[in-house]
Amino acid sequence: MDGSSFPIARSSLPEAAAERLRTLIIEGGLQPGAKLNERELCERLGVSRTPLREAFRMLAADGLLVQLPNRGAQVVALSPDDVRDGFEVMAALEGLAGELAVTRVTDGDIAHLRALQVEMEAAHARHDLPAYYRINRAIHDRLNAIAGNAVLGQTYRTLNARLHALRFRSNLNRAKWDQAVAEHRSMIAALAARDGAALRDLLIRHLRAKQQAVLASINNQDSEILEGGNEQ
Amino acid sequence: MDGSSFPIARSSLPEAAAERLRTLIIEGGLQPGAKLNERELCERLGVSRTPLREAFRMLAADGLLVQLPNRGAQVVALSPDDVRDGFEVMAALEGLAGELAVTRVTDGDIAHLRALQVEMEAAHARHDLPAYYRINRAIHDRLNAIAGNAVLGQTYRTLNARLHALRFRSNLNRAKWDQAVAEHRSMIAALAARDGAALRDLLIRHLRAKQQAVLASINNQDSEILEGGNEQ
DNA sequence: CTCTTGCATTTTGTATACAATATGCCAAGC
DNA sequence: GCTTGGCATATTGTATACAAAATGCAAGAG
Repeated sequence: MDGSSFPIARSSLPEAAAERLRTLIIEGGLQPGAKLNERELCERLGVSRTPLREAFRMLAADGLLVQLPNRGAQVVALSPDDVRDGFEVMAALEGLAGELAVTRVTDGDIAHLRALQVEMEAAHARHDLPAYYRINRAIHDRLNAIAGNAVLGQTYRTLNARLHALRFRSNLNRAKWDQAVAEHRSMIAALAARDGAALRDLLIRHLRAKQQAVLASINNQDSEILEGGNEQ
Repeated sequence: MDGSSFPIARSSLPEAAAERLRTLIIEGGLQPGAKLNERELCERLGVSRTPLREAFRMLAADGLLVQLPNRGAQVVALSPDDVRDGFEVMAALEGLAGELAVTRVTDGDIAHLRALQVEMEAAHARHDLPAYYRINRAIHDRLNAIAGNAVLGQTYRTLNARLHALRFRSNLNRAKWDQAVAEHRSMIAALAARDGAALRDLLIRHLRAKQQAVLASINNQDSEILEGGNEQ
């Protein structure tokens, strides 16, 4: 959002602490709902309470923590409604990213995305779910970068972090997985054809499908666990 | 985002300070780009540096401040690109709000909005620009509330605050004003007809028009000043 | 046996002291 | 005259001490 401020702010202590905490929350080192004891975290992170509390404020603003006055901070525990709402907004953001990307995409971008798509199909073929998730994320991030909208990028990343904090294991069965890969293929085709409306529709439907899968996996705790991990 | 946590967190000192600063920034008491001296602000707000610095972190996360390590905080100064990007995201968010509102709106909501529309047309008729802006904002806020998506609401409010920090005076001439009022009439009609796609289109076009007006007024500083104020 | 009430302990909130870094000025050199 | 180096000052960054609030436990009343 700050345009191109060049004095490349090297990380301050509160920022470093926030980054560390962010990773802990997203990767599961800190469970949803967990109460954060300031003194204990100070020791673990090797910082004193003042920078730690500033980190708390940053993460609270990102929606990863909730702070109750005089009762400290705890890791956010999203309700099913929050998940529904979050994915709805994500879908709208990705849809916008698609529309914008069409107006700015270069042939080089498309070549890059096609390479990622090949990798993704390979991962799909060999049933490599972690690789699939990694490439999936890379493709969506790339699309956002192509969109070239800094505000969108930041909003997207923040919300994405919040949803990742769920550490949900979507019950991704074979049929859904096949469909997701096919959808990605269509997306790249729409992008190459510079068809913004089609790409938007595909992205929104793609996100809605993910939303449904995640909501289902929240409601049925008996969802099949495919991999142990912090992937959605 | 926190669901329905009821211990209605009464404001802590850092939160109160942040709220006060937020108002100062949005209403213009602190100009874009202004450097914030911690000690001076401590005196003005009657708090010590620790809570003030936590407030800084909150506002920085909202994008109202930028913090440079060892060089303090300053009020954000948005570039034209930031404005363009911000309104693009706002348009997408409002479009989503429209789509969602259609699925949840009640007859009472519509009656309420129609009453606001009558007020707006009256303000328009008597050339009362401040009242128009106030009612305009009330209508958009109401629509977001009807949408019933907490994540959307928070994202919308945060981005809105950032854009308001511009304190731009859009060069709203008669023709544009007439059109904006007419667009609002169409929006309410689309909502009453439960036509989500139409409402979405209207909202996005509405926001794009505002975006163009604001960008134009940024580029031409000779834009006609209509009112002294912190309204967009 | 359960509920209340008060105290001890823990934890959070704020202020302040000290350390590190940046800023501005002045003088000396090129 | 312009630049450069170094010092004094101002400002930010961090740690810690103290204050306030919440929590947990135990003892006593009902």
